Amino acid sequence: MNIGEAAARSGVPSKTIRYYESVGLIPPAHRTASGYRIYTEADVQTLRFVSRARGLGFSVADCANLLALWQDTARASADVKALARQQVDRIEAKVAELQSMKETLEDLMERCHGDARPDCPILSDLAGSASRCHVQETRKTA
Amino acid sequence: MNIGEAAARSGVPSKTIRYYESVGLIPPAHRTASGYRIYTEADVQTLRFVSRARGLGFSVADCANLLALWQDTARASADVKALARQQVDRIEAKVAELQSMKETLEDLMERCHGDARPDCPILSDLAGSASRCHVQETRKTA
DNA sequence: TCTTGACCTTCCGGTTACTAGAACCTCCAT
DNA sequence: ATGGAGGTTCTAGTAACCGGAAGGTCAAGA
Repeated sequence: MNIGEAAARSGVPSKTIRYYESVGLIPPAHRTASGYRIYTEADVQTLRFVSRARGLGFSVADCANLLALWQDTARASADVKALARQQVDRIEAKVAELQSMKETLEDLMERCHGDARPDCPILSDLAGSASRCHVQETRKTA
Repeated sequence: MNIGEAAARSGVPSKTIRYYESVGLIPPAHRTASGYRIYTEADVQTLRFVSRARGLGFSVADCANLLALWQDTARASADVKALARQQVDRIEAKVAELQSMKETLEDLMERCHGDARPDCPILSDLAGSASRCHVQETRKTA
């Protein structure tokens, strides 16, 4: 099948398939005499695998590792689990950061009239009125 | 003061200050005869403002809006609050997406031995063993 | 005065994971 | 034969910077 059909079957856009090939996430596709890429059902499975992994937030680099483990029938499930744990950790860190931002914003919003008047605790806080600051220095850690 | 001192005082790296200027977030700095940028204490305040807003996850574009509101003494606090609310919404959406990924990953991890054996439900799931799928299609919405 | 070193300047490239579009080629059906 | 859909490569743009190169500037010490 050509790239369009592989895209339709896998849910991964043609452009993205070419991109994955270009960065080495998937091996170069075979070609017809005229240069068209050709894919097998197995290739489509691989694309679906990648698509699901990406959907869980794994980076393309992680996907490459996961693919390698998937294709290595002698893998240790511990290695897979370790990648998953790393990913959970990254997600948790990100969530914590976002929650912290959200709390700060909600605090500020609560104290803001939100009407036609110009005085606004949100701006005051951003300007450094040194009231409370939940977040502060969360940026570099992100 | 020169850019280095402004950076030290504001906590915004020199590179970033130049970047903010280049994208129009802050106005072009005045220059010495030899071309060095010069900053006032007020400029440092502006940089701190931007830094705090960025720390709450506002985009650079949003920061420009916030700055404009800050400098407009006739603003309506409602306008500021609206931006904050938007930001909270964006954060909540992102958090929901991440939580969903996390749940899926944790479910899979729970079912994975995580030892030397090769069989691994995480890989099986990614390969499409069609067990449960919490996330699915969360990607485009992100 | 000269030099050294720290600091400044601009500009280019890399980061992540794609997407849009241009210019051109190929395939199939009418 | 031709038209249109779909393939090919390549470049550039997205967000928000960071790193580094090449070269100019400034203040202090010898």
